Amino acid sequence: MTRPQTSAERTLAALRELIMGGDLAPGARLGEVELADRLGVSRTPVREALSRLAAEGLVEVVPNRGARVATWTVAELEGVFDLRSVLEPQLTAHAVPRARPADVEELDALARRMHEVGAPGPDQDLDALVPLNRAFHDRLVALAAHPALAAALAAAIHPPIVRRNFLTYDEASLRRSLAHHSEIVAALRAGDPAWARAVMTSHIANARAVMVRAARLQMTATAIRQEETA
Amino acid sequence: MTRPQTSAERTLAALRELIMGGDLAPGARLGEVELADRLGVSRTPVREALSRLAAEGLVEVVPNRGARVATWTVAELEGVFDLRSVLEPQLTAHAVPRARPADVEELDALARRMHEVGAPGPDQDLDALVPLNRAFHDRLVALAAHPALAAALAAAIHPPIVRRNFLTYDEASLRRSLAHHSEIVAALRAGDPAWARAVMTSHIANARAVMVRAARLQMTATAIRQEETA
DNA sequence: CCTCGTCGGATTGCATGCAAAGTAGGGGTT
DNA sequence: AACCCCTACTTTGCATGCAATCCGACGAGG
Repeated sequence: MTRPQTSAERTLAALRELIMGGDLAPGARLGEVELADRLGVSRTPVREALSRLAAEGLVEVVPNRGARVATWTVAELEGVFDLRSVLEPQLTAHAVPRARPADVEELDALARRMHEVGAPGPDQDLDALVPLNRAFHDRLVALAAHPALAAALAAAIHPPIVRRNFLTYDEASLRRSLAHHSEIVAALRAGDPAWARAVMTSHIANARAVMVRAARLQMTATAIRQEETA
Repeated sequence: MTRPQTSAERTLAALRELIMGGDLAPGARLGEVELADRLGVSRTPVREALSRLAAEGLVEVVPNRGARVATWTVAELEGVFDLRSVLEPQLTAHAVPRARPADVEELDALARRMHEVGAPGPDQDLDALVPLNRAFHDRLVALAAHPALAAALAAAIHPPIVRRNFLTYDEASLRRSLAHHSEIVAALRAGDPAWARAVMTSHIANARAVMVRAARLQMTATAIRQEETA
């Protein structure tokens, strides 16, 4: 992992983490001076980072009125999963013939680690699952070696809730999700693209069900809160 | 078409046009002061524009070494068309039930206009085809009303050659391309998503053949030029 | 003759200052 | 009492200045 050299890139990464991690809620105002102070840089790199995040769709900028964390509707979220259900299985199939034994072992290690920290019990640590999951999927993207597909996927996924957390998974869905990772490793080991593609399709469908449900709950919650304040 | 209010957005649009239009060749160096002088602004909006174009993949930035227009290999170009051949037909099918009669008429007008300026003869104007083609496809994207799909497509297509020009079309391919537009209009009018999807699939396949051939020629040309100078 | 180190010019990265757009609040008028 | 306008404050947008980095060239040493 190469650490970004420039202040602007560090700012970009920091902001992305703040948004993806949920420290900045959707719709939250992003004042330039406030962020600059918080991150210990001047407004210039902050502006650059905000601009790039806007290009990625993570924040929304209105001229002369500043930036806010992007919001999204349930319909948009479902659209994202429509796309993922096409692109990620395709990408996974692409990765199969390119995976070397060392790559498979690495993915296997990640999948096993996820089983450990995700297993119900006193040692369960759902927060630890997030980086492992990202590492797993990012590794697959890299293996596929298909820049255009990777770019399209990145553009589609950026709405942040998608990657955010596993706290919303019920136990059965979580168990399925973890099993899928292991099964993808098995398909890679067997060199069977169709198998890998099928598992990834299930994986996305499972995630879709969880996320859409969570989004619906969150939306009704905020709607109620707005009614109360009004 | 709303004109951008801020200097940075105008700069962004201007640079995009310079690159997409081919005035700045792939690999060309993009000095900040040079561009600032050329566009009559200071370096700040230029930096912001370059940063965003980098996020889009149109330019490549190396820290402390400046920006260049992005380059791409034939393999990457083929990857882009792989994606388009999945995404655009899907998007077109999506657009069918949402197209209102007025929308269909608008697309029909664009298709007819393309036939006029694209027909062989003294009035042929291939340059005029470019904006019409963009308008046609952008209209379809808007009709589909699928933000995630649009974002993914935009991310995938950005390698500029894809949209650049029709100068490389041989006569038969050009005739096919124009006919496809009309046939898409017909499918929309008939309300037949499967038909529209099929035509768009052919349309992309046709474009792919032309573009890959052109890219191969261009690559060998530059290779030869490099040999000569070496 | 080739390699390595150093110096000068050019360019980027970032901070800061100033002007313009926007927002909120109070006072006056109808 | 409701509405509008005007003023003061906040925030963004852009230009500019300075320090740090990088590239090329020249010269010394092997």
